Amino acid sequence: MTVRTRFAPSPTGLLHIGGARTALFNYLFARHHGGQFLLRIEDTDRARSTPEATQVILDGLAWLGLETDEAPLFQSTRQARHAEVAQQMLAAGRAYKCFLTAADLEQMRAQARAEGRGPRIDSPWRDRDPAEAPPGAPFAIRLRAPRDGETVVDDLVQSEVRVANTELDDMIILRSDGSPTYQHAVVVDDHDMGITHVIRGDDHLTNTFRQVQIYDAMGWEKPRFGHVSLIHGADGTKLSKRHGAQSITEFRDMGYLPEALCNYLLRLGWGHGDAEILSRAEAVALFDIDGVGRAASRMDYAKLAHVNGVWIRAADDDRLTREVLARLARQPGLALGTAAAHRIRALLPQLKERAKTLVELADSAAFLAHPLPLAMEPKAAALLTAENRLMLREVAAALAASDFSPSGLDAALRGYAEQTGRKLGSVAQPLRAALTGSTVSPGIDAVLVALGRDEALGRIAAASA
RNA sequence: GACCCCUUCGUCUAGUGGUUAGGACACCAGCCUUUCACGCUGGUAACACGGGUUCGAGCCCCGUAGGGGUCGCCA
Repeated sequence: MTVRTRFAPSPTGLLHIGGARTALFNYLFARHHGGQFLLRIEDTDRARSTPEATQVILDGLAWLGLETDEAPLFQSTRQARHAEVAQQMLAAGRAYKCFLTAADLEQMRAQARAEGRGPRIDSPWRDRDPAEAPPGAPFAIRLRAPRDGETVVDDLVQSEVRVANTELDDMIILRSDGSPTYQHAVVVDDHDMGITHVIRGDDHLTNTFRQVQIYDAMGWEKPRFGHVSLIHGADGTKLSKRHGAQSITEFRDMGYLPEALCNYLLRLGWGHGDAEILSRAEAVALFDIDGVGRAASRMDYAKLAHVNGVWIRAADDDRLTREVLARLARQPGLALGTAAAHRIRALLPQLKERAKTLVELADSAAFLAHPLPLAMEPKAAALLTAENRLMLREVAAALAASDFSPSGLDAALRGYAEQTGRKLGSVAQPLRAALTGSTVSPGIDAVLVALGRDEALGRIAAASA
């Protein structure tokens, strides 16, 4: 049996972090077992589904590198099939026409509430002859659910879960307008798509009981289910717009690398010994459903930042340079020519050691593209005292005499410090201020090399004038 | 409210009857050092609570508490 999994979001909102993890787990599970990963867009709610949300899902999955093995299936295209199956169940006596109106239902629920009962609906039409209904009256189709016994789900994550059938009422599978309900459409589509493993959020666990009843009514083989616990916000409460970054595209904008986000998400709810940093290939090799935990987990942005830093350091320098240039291009006041691009590329190996996000990386590289005169941070400006400006003119002379190689510059700097009886730091910090406008940067030798002789000496001259 | 699920350091987790309860992030201290990072070394810190079962329980059972989810002709 070939494993086939699917990710089935509804395009009524954004692709958030929980959905991304669900997609990742489905992808990894399928790949690990040599199977296929599919996408189904659950757009049956025409009123709330938007093409924009569909695009966000597609873009988000592509960015995360979760490619599917078949073209996405749009659930709205399958209405006829959903109705067909409902009719089959009707014909087989596993479902019945219910002529209760919305008003009837509301009244029944109100009464149940008043009597302190649950909102369970027991339709009288389960046992009534449809011929008794007014001719032409609209009806919904309800599942004729078993009244005795219990429904059991042997969940891959939560283990065996069972509920008494008396707790489950006869749910509607086809609305009076002929459209399928979610529970019904999901089952029909998963069956027709040949889905073998349904890995989804914990919020669907109790839905599964109802879905299992549909599989049984049709005599269909059931897929295995695996319900993954939800992700909560950093404060432990349910994820919501209040937690800031909701959409996966926002994480991209905040400067996270897709491989880092995947790595972080993988470790949120899944563990394998002491493994922490995992490439996609390693994740595919190691991931399995038995490593998924049962408890809900919280977003930890500090850890995400750390993981992102690890992946930035491991990332290709040319790729990072492109990312930095793209971000810098949106900032005003920069001289972003080929010279600046070359400087950034030259210093990138040092810069990426110090960044946890691409935003930080771009910020730390911006000074390389600043035109003269350099804007000075207050702390940097404070270092450029009259005395230090005098010193910088001497330092410039010493540097100019060097070959401008890292070792040559280092030797020139140390030599100057030694000759003048200064500590290296008292020379380097004012120099750093003159070169970068900041008190923080990569090693001063690397900065000098990246800037190049002319630009470096020009900056020192401008700052020490 | 009913039903279902969950509960190991602050956070993510390892642990499947006998462990000094391990790792990672964060935090603290130190080293490295030309700033900031990176890196390295060390440290603080957890089995929700109460009963069982057992020679022995983080691991098994039952309660309690807390958290979450579901109860639509939404998905």
